[in-house]
Amino acid sequence: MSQTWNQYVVKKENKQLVLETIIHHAPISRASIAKVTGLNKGTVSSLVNELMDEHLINESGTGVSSGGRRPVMLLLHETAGFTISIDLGVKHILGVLTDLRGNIHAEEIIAIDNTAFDFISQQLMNCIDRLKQQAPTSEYGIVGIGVGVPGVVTTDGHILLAPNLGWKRVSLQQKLYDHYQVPILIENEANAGAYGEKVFGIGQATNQLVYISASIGIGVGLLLDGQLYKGLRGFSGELGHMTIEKDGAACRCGNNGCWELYASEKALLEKAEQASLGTVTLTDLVEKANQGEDIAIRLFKELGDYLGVGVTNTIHIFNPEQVVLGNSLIQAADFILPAMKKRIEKNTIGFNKNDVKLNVAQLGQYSTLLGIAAFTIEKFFSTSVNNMSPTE
Amino acid sequence: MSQTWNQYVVKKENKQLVLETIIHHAPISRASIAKVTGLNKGTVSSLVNELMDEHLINESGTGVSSGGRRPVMLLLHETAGFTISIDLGVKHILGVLTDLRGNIHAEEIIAIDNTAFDFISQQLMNCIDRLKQQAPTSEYGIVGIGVGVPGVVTTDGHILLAPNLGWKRVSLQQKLYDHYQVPILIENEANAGAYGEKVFGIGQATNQLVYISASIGIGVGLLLDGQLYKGLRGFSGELGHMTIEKDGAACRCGNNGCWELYASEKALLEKAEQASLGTVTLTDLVEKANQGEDIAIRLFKELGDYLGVGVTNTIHIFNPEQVVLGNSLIQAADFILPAMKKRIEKNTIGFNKNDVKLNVAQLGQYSTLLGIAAFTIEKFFSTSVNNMSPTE
DNA sequence: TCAGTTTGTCTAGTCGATAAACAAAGTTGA
DNA sequence: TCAACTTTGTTTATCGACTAGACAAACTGA
Repeated sequence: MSQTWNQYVVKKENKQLVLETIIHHAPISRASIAKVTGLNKGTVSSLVNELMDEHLINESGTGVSSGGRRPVMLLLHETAGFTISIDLGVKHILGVLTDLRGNIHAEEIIAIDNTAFDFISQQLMNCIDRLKQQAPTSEYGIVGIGVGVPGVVTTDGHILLAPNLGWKRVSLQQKLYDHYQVPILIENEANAGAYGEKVFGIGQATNQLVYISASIGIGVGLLLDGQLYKGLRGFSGELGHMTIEKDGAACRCGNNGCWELYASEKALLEKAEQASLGTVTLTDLVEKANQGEDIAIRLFKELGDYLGVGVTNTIHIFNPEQVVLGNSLIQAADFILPAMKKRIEKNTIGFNKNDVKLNVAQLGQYSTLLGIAAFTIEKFFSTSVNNMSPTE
Repeated sequence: MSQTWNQYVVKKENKQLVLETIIHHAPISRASIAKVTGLNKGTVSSLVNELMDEHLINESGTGVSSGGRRPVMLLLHETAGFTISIDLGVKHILGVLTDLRGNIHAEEIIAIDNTAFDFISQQLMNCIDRLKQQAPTSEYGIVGIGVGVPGVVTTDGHILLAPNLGWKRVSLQQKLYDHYQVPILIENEANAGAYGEKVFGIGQATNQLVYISASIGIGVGLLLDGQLYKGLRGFSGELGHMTIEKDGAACRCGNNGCWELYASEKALLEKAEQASLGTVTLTDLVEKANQGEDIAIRLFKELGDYLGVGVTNTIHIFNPEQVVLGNSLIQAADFILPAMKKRIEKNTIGFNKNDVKLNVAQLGQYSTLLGIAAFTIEKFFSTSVNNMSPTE
């Protein structure tokens, strides 16, 4: 059955609109909301009163008069509930407790050396428990838990494959729901990163945003026409396995000449080893480059060039407004970006190049975490506003 | 000002829903519409009556009873208006007159040998005039004119660049509107092709469809989450200029190793010339291949392999449900497809490969035309249903 | 001090959807 | 054949969300 429209839908949509307006324009008066949204003053008043009854917003004193009665300013009641958001990396679990505005209230990090599913999920739950304990008491408590995963996640939240963790077809969502009984969200880390930068980071005014998560491999989060694009089953954004050298080196994915064979952290470290720098970490290499070591600088330059080739492709494919580079490789942004920009400048078609901005993730290592938090918050607001049935 | 919701919007949306239900399920009764949409019987009745008053639908006698009163069946009144849709090729102008269901009532083709804008637009208007004369009298007459263009079209309908026509920054839309005073739509031919296959062709049940328009160059139309994706300014889908050979041959676009340097009709004919087949056309090559000529067969096979590389990339990027190959190269589909499928089969990641179907455009040379018609029809219905202001 | 302005609430009215009653037109089975 | 049941489509009363406009409260500025 298709979506039909009636007065209840109208109310729900308008209430959501009022809430979003308060979030994005806070502090704001009832009168200003009416002006911004186009809704009638009376409508706004009644919707605002409902939102206050539900403790989602608060009045915060009066604002300055503009020649008449002073307005009563409204604010999101940001501590009415909290989210727990986790970034599941290959070497660590990073978790935060955020309020409904995405402010971080607590943080936990656990280094991991064993990626077995049972071990990790135990550590994950320890991490969640510790964050939960730190949550202040609030009207809604923990409104949801979300996890960003470096792997293939279906649209319904199953993890099909996380190659760098060695996971195949695991159902983390069910496990967490059974234990915590709150909404659980599992999302690919690049998708979450894209959304994080859109909601809280550098992409807030952008509706066409490509987020390049460059780490051990390359994943891409696509924000198209303001919405996350996931593809038929959630497998989109595998741009790491886009061929940029036909019949190039074989990738373990089965394809040849994949972008991430040339432009990822893994590729960088392998090249470093071949260049007789031995077994080094990314942090080591950044340090060497900082000390002016030529080989390290050259390696970053080559990496930037290869990154630029793929980014040029994404610009031709998506005509985005913004390309955001995120995840671990941004540590070396100073050494990577010049070569990357040079390649893009030289190779991108003029029309597509003119409007696009290339940026480094503003939220740094928190892009994914805050994207996860944004998903959870949005879901909470949407069900919260929606919880009135026609029979009430 | 953002979209607000009120009873008028509700009515408009529901009326649109009823109309779409009639179009897609015709012939259908009022009672069935209520069941399919979830709307109340009375609501459906009143909306249907309005649509009949507006001559958009008709009753078409009674259907068979299922144990009670016989239903009155409803149909789209498909000849209440007509569209004129043009496919502007490099060698020809192909135009059709369609009714509101996309049935072709008349067709005109003009061969062209001069691509100067003034000359072409004159020919175009001749073509439109001839089609207009053939339109039967109808309630709404010509509801719109659309043109599919092989080039870069902005979201607001300006043609920025049509390299194979030698056009730069021309305003066809204004010119046609000034002359005909009906809604004019200018769209990239690949976008239109994708939409044509979605609405009338092989992609009718598909919401994630990639349409590869393979002709002199390669353009791609992207139907993502059921909607055409155009990018920030309308420049998306330039997958013809996706690098598949880093530092490969220089393309006139400024990039290197572009897909269309290897997998387009132009590339094919150049290779044929190098292979001492002389100056041949695509049709010549197909004939040679049909006659079993080895060189022609080999050239098509190589082309298919290169097409497969790019298609593999699109599958990794978009996780589509369907990839549709369209435009002139489908003449040679029998010779191209096996190598293309082989490459895709070998190189695509399992998850992404499992669900995707590879098809040839069902509408053949009419994909673009019918996509243009679909845009025009949709626009007409949407304004037609919408034309009641709150003050009425 | 008073006219004018701005904010926010309240009331009456409009309009579209819904549920339920109803009329019309069929089928089915004894 | 005919009564009971079904299905279709219309009509009517009611509900509820938004709107316009009146109104009160609160403030500015001359």
